[in-house]
Amino acid sequence: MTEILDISDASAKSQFVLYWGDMGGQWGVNRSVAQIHALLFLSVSPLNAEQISSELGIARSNVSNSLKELVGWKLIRRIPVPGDRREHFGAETDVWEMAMRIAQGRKEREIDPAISAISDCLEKAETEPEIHPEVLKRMQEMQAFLTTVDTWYGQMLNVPKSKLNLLMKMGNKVISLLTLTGKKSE
Amino acid sequence: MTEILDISDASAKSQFVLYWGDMGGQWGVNRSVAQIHALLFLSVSPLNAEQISSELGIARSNVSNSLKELVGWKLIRRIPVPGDRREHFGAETDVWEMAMRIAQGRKEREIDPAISAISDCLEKAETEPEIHPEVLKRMQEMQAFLTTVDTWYGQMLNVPKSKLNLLMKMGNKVISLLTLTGKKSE
DNA sequence: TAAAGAGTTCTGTAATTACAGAAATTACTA
DNA sequence: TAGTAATTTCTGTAATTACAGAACTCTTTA
Repeated sequence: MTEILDISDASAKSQFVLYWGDMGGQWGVNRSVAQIHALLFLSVSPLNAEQISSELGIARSNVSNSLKELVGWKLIRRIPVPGDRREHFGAETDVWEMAMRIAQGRKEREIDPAISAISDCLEKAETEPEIHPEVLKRMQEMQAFLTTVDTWYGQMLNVPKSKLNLLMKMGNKVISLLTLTGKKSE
Repeated sequence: MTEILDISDASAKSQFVLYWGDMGGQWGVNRSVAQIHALLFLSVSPLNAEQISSELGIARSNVSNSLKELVGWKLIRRIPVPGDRREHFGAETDVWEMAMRIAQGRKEREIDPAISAISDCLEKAETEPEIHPEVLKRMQEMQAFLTTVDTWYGQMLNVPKSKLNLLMKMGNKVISLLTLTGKKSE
């Protein structure tokens, strides 16, 4: 019924959706996608596209595309509702799981392509006799760094959430623990 | 002299600049900014705005704004060149340091505002007697999660690079080390 | 197998963002 | 302190991206 979220009834829930929506910009997803994600994250039961469309006041086609993107990130999934032929969607509600999915996506979209791009450059650089050694060195350091991060990312993504949680809660205590054995360098 | 990077002379260096430039899109900075950053990262000596402008074929004004943004991220800094009144710029070349600066910026731009936005929502939610308890719970979990990550981030940003490096290189070995004492949950 | 429902893809427009070039400002120099 | 070099800010345009609504396709039901 409501075509657009009414400001006067701005419940905590709709405020969350609105906030999340425009934070999406910072995070690299558009407002529609972020709003839909927020809405589904706070929905107790799965919603169909029509419900999302009317609840948020965004076009049906836009909802369709946005849902596809969110499915691509594995942040939501189709949830069949018995006796209803329309597709319903529900969000992953475990925040750690959510974060891991986003991390996975970012690794694939940001880190992996960077590594392969730099590999190309390095390959080329090594055939250039006139290249300044410092330039070569910097490229190599960047490559080494990205590879380390990539590997680490990959490993962390396979650590059970509970342990990750523990690890983070410990924070920098882990460092002291590590360096009990090691020497006090840097 | 060259107004624009010549494809035929696409050295490894300029290829790097080009790649880095359009990867910038993924990372949330525009092409100009990313290209300038790459150019400075690979420059052995600091460059002035005019050099950057002609080397990359982008407008002087654009260079000026982009430099300001990069300075804001602390990825480059002014480097005075004796006997030259023009401002010269040089990039941070330590890749770990670079990553920490970016992480710092992202924390400030992505995580911190998210936490404060959700705080607002939670505050409001707690005044709503009719709110679904599950909705409240999900908001709280999100808030708790972001706070944990934020704290962890803040701590990691103060860990010396060498130790961070060690930590990452160890990767998931850290987990086993941690859980030697702990119970086998999850 | 027609009709209606649900979902997707296409097409044009609105909004945003990136950018060049001009104008204005600031900092030197003589 | 006039003149010039260097830099920044302003203004309009180009390019990109987000989006609505229409057209289309596929699926189900009668």
